[in-house]
Amino acid sequence: MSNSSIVALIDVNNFYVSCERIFQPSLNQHPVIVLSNNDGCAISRSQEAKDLGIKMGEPYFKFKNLVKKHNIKVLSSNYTLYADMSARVMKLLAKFSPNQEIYSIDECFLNLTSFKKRNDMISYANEIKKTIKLCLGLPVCVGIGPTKTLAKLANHMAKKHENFNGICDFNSMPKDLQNIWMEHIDVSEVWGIGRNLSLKLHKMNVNSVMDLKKSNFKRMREQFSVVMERTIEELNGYPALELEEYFTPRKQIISSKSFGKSMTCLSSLQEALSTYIKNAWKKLREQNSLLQTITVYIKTNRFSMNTKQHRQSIQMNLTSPTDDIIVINKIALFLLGKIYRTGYKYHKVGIMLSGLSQKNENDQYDFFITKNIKNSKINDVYEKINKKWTDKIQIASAAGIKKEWKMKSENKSKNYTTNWNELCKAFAN
DNA sequence: CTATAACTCTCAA
DNA sequence: CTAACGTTGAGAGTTATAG
Repeated sequence: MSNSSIVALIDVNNFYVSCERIFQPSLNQHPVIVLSNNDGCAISRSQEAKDLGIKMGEPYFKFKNLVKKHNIKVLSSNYTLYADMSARVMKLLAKFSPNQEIYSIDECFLNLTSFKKRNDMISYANEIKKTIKLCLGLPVCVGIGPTKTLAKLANHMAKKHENFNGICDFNSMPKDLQNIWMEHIDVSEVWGIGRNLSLKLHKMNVNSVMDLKKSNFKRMREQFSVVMERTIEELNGYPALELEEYFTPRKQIISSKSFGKSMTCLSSLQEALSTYIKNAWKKLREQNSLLQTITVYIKTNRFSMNTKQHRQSIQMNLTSPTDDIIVINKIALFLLGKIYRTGYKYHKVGIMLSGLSQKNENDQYDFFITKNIKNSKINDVYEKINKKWTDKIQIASAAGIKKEWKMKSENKSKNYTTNWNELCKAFAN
């Protein structure tokens, strides 16, 4: 018992909506939602909006009448703002433990084992909560347990039940009380148990968290997978998942977006693809990687019942790794041409870079990759200019004037934290 | 046959 | 008026393929 670890999961409540509310306090008592790209689906909802019955991921057009009826504030997503706020949150949280795993844009794990002698984790969690509220104006919940999965579950409880006051600690909760909670929470709330798995579990009469916790993990492993086995171990307080503290380069990089409206002509698709290639390439350079495989795919709108469907992807393996945007661009556009068919209303195009490896100046093969020194210089210059004056120059094929494919984003807030001009504009009137 | 590549499915935020 | 439904990443398991 004494050597068991203490893991906390800190998660910002309704993150995107909460970010918007900082800069528009008038939204505070109001039902608010933030939409996904293209103003497609609800991806963040204030408590008031949840209470009105708007579901996570629900398409906008399906609840437009509710929006009108209750005067719900609808915002397009502003990822620049959220990313910046996220960085601030994580920086603050890092002060509370030397061991932090940033798990997603709005949540992180902290290992608090070394603070065990404080013996009052709840008050420590309260400090965390107060700090984030005071410094950034964001509400968070803290869940604590002996494993990551239990910390997640505790966080869920802290969010759902007001009497926890935003903090739930399994470690300090009597065993019989823990059991009661687990018997009353549906198994689908467990981290890693998604739609399909919970359906299967329910069929086997494994309904509550407790049912899963008590189940025979060996049999469950046979019927499901090693992931399920780990989940069960974690529910029982035996850590099966490590805290992943260190930066690891992505193993694949995807850039892909749905269009504002569907398109049939190849040149528009090429234009869009070139822009996505540039996004992917930027990420590739940021993590100092080289790629070996390029995948391009196109899709028609799968929800559109009356149009002919076409979905296809195509892949090419390069003979040697590269990070040359001119090469990537050339190949990707060539691949697009291969799979493109006339007469289809395309809705999405995307690129995936995979087979990534880290660039190493000393590697022999580096000599062969950069045999085109001119290209390599062009890449560097291109990168520098675009960093200095955000995206002022472009590869010709991306420089479309029409940008027909551009996303819909009808009600985006200003970049309050990263752009002085926008900040001034936002509060000018 | 095995080892690996390629592809599919699932989950998460 | 109509039609309108996100993106990115990871990992495990399965199937196809090369040698």
